[in-house]
Amino acid sequence: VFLANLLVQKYGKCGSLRDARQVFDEIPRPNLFSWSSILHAYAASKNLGEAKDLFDKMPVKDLVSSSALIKAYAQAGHLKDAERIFHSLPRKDSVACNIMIGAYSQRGCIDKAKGIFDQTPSKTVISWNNMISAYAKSGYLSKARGVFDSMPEKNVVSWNLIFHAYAGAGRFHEAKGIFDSMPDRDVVSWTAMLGAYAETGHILKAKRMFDCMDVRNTVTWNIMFRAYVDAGQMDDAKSLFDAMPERDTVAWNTLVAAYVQYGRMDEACEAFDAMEERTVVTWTTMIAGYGRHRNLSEAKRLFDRSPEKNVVSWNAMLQAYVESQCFEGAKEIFDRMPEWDVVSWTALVAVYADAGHLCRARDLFDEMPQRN
RNA sequence: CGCUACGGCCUAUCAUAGG
Repeated sequence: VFLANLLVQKYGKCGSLRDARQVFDEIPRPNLFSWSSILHAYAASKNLGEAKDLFDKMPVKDLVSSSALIKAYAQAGHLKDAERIFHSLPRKDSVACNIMIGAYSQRGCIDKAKGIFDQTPSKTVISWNNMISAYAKSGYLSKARGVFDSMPEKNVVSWNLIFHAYAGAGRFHEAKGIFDSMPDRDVVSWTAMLGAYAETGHILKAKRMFDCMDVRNTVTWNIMFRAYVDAGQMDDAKSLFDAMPERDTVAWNTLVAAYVQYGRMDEACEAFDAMEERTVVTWTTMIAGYGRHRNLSEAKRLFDRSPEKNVVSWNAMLQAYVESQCFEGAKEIFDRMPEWDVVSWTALVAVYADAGHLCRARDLFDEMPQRN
């Protein structure tokens, strides 16, 4: 059984859900490990419905499988369902609590996150790390720092988190100081420091750091690539892209976005066509690119062809109509969207405001569910 | 209750309006 479980996990990790499921179905007497492995595979692939069905079919549900489902709900933004399962747990361990802390902090519910943290039994370094991350995400830098300073033990992730909190807040020098005083650094630490140099326009320092790193991963390469793009050094960027040992979709998406940004739509297309795997980000980049260049028909064609849509891609399509002054089309898209965020609403308010329909703009503004 | 092979949690990079 445990060999089969290993197979299920391996297939799950590389996204071959079908194979994972087949192996699972052939296990005569699946144990808890088998169940949570297949459940985790579904949850990780955002197959929420299947995950839920499997969970309901489980003869015995333990903390591990429940936590996997809580995580899946939380990632899908179904905070209520996540909470329901969490609260129905007879016993909550630190992992389950950590997942809830992450879920709350993702939505900015910092007080609820803190509440769970305070109730977490036998906290681990990950529990404290989660709180650093929660405070940092909500912009409470000094609170994050307070957690960092008071935690009983730190690991390299703790250091990376506090580094990122300072760097993200624009406190470059303090971040650099933190980097210099790290007891250990891993590839994430180095890459984050590289990213901080890139962010602040220190391309040469970034490149020097890149060259002397002994371990690089795709993120490292992607950040260096992006740094060249942002500096307008497209030739260097392209050489670096070509030199990458492997190119993931983020690398390709960055390349497409770079061409779009510099108005080189034909090359953007070429890169788009050369990709073997595209994500919703890829499609959105192209749609937005055509939108910006007033090529409404191409934008629309890609949008209709795109296999997956989210609120960002809908917004890009909406904006494409706006750019082309096609306000009826924009309104129609807005009405067809399955969900809206502040960006969608703002775009529509701006349409009416620009057209001089101030009353209509004001009405919409009052109707907005959230504002920023 | 603890131990025992396989399962769950934290950090860095990409897209949409405004700023």
